[in-house]
Amino acid sequence: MPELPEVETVRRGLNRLVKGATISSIDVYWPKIINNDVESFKQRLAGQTIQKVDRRGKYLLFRFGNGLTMVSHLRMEGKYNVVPQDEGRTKHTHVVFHLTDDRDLLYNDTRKFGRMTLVPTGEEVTVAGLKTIGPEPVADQLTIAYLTDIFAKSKKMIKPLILDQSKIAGIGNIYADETLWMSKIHPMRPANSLTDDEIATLRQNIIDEMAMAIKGHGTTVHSFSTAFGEAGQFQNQLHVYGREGEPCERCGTLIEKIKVAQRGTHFCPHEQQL
DNA sequence: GATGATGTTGGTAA
DNA sequence: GTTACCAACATCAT
Repeated sequence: MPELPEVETVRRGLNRLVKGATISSIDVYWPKIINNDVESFKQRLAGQTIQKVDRRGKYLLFRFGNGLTMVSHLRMEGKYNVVPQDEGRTKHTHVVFHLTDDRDLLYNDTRKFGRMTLVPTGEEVTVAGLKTIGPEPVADQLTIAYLTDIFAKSKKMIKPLILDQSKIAGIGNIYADETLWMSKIHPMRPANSLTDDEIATLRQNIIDEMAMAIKGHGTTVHSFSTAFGEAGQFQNQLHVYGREGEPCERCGTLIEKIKVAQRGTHFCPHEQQL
C-alpha cells in the first residue's frame, strides 16, 4: 500500500491499535527485509514499547521508548496486521512482533520488497531515502517559490520529476497521473516549460488530492484485505488511473495509457497536450 | 506455459 | 547531474 495517503492510513491504524503496546519478542522469516543484523534487531526491540508511529513521505517511523526508531517502508505490497497471538499468519508473513498483551503485529508482504531499519532516534536522516527526501505535500512546506525554483532548473519530464521523492515526498504513480490530469498538464512536458499558473494549479491539486485521499483512507488497487479492516475507498474517485479506454470525465475523449520513464501513465490526449 | 505489468526504490552503467 | 536498465519478488491478466 504505497503512496502517502495509504501510508498515512496505516500510520493512523497503527497508532489506534498498537500505540503503548510492548514487544516481547520478534520472529523474522525473511531476513532481507531487515536492514540491520537480524539478531541485534530482535534483541534491541525486545521489551520495548511503541510510543507512537510517525510518518515522513512514504516512510513509517516507529518510535520506541529507549531512543530507537524503526524506519519501515512498505514499497509495493507491505501491510501491517494486528491479530490474536499465533493467528492469522500466511505464507506472506515475514516478520512477527509478539506483543505482551497476547496479540501479534504481523508484517505481510507478497513481493518481499519492503524494508525495516532500526536506528537511534534522530538519526533517521541517515537512512537511504530519508537522507534526501523532499518537502511534504502540504501548503506550508510545498511552497510556490520552492516548486518554481526546482521546475525552472529541470528539463526533466514533469511526471518523473514529481515522482522523485527527493523533490516532493509521497507522490506515487497513481496520484502523479491524477494530479496531472486535474491540472491539464501532459506528463511528458519539460518541467521548465510550465507557466506560473500551471505550477500554482499543480501545487494546489497535489495538496488537495493528498488530503482528499487520506480522508478516503487511501486507494486500494489490488483490493483484497487491507490492514485494520480499513479498505481504501479512494479508488472510486480516480479520474484517469486504471481508466484506459474510458471517456475523460471532462471532455469525453478516451483516456490513453503510455509509458513515461518506464511507468504506466494515464492521461487525456485532448486536454493534456505537449 | 509464456509474457508482461504491478501502488517502489536503489544501484549501476552509459 | 541525467537517463536507462535491472534487481529485489509474487501474482494476475492476456
